[in-house]
Amino acid sequence: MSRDRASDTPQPNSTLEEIRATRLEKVEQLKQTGQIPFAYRWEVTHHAAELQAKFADLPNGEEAEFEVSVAGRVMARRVMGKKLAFFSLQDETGTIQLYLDEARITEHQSQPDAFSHLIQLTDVGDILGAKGILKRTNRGELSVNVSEYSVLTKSLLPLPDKWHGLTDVAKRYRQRYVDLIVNPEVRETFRRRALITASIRRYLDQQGFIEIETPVLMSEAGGAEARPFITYHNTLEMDLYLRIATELHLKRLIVGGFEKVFELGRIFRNEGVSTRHNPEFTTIELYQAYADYHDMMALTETIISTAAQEVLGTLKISYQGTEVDLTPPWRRVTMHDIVQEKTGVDFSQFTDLEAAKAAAKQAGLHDIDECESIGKILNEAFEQKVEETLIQPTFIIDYPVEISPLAKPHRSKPGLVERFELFIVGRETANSFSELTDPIDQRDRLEAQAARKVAGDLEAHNVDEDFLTALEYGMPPTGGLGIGIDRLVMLLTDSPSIRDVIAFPLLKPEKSEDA
RNA sequence: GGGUCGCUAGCUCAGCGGUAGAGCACUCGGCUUUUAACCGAUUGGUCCUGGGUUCGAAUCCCAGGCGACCCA
Repeated sequence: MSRDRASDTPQPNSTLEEIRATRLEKVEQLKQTGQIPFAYRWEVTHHAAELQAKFADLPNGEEAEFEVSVAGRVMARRVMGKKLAFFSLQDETGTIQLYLDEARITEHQSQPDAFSHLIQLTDVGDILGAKGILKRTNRGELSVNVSEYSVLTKSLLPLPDKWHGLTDVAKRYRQRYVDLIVNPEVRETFRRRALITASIRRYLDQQGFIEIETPVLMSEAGGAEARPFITYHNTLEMDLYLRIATELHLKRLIVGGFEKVFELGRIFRNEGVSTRHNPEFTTIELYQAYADYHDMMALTETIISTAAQEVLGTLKISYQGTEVDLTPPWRRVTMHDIVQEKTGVDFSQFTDLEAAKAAAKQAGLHDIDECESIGKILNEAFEQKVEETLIQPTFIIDYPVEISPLAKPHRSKPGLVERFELFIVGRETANSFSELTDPIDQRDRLEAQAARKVAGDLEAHNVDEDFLTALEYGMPPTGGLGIGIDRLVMLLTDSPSIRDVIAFPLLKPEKSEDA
């Protein structure tokens, strides 16, 4: 092998550029030895975790006459001289050691200097394929006693510190691929996320729900109160909005005769970013004809507890040190009752707005003056005094009509609607109503909202006339349910930030040079 | 939107007004049972950016960037 650079005086080799240059040189040297530094394929017969489980009983110092072919990324190299080395190889399932004995490799591999090439031309971070038989070393590490190897991909950039890993949160999110390489628990979080959504889809499929994809691009946002993102269609020469909810389209499908529909997908809200908010996030909305919000409560309990049981194997979970028991049934309490419980004020007794405001201020609530209805005051009281106290799963039921424009009036309580929200560890996790099916009432409420848009409310939207037309054809009584998937995944993966459960969260771009 | 804190080598961090440091990684040498391998020797810096104060600034001040946390 050519060693043009070899000399007694070491070359500078510590900056990122220098390390990269050194590795590019190794790429060329690999080519010169007849190897392909960016290979095409490798036949993988086994994964690390599978082998660790299958050969758990192999005694120290013994070999199993069992040929395997593995592949993965080199996470550590321990070279014992010119005759022996140990590499740690990480694949998707875990880690297995490569036992690299010069004599064995020389015996099997065609190139005469295969071992020294391996030592001199590979680095931590490279992706290798290796074939050999299984062996447990004297120190008890299950290893592949390698007879043949191949560099599958030469890595040009150094990995973060092998012991401390990557801890800079911004860098973890910006370079999630590095985060995933060096922090295995991050892979586990996203694996669980996939299991959770798969569990939900499987259960709903079993119950006869079908998933239908509805538009992301809409000429008018609706179905929730939130600022939308605006984009532009060139040939149609029109502004389009990214959806803020899937509600209005899914209800059209109920009108059309589907009785159980859902969509699990991304929605977009033009709001701030925090540990609990990402501008694009995932919800599931489902609609069931002939059902009401009581049915939806039962369904919510089942969906969430089934996912927890299937993914975690238990309903007693720990979130950031707090014990949470997801065993159904969950507490159900009306908004009026829980507010009275926490503030001592029974807002259901008020008919006069000013008297209600006075009582609210008496109870220590702030930002009450802007409230234009008793219902808004009740909601403020709830948000300020109750929400964060709802640690165990709790259905808050029967909301004021003023804050629930798409819910059906309560069958027995004037001024309220048949709605619930589910709270777990103080966070809104689900939202559901007996859906409003009266097109006249619905028009009144949407027009009131449109008036607020005209008055400058950026979270209000114009009337969706086509949706009202659909309702006029007749929508069966329907229960609707929305669950925040990101928050559910946070709960079930014990993740403190929504950014921990979104693979590529929105970040401000790093400052560019020519800014 | 407001407040607090952070940003120093590829990574993890120390230094807090007087020559820019450590560990790991990298490079070189040694080593046939290691696993944060070990031993030895090198190398590596826009101290986030831009101003200011000062004889002198990574350090103090101002503005900006990015992020974290808390509050709204």
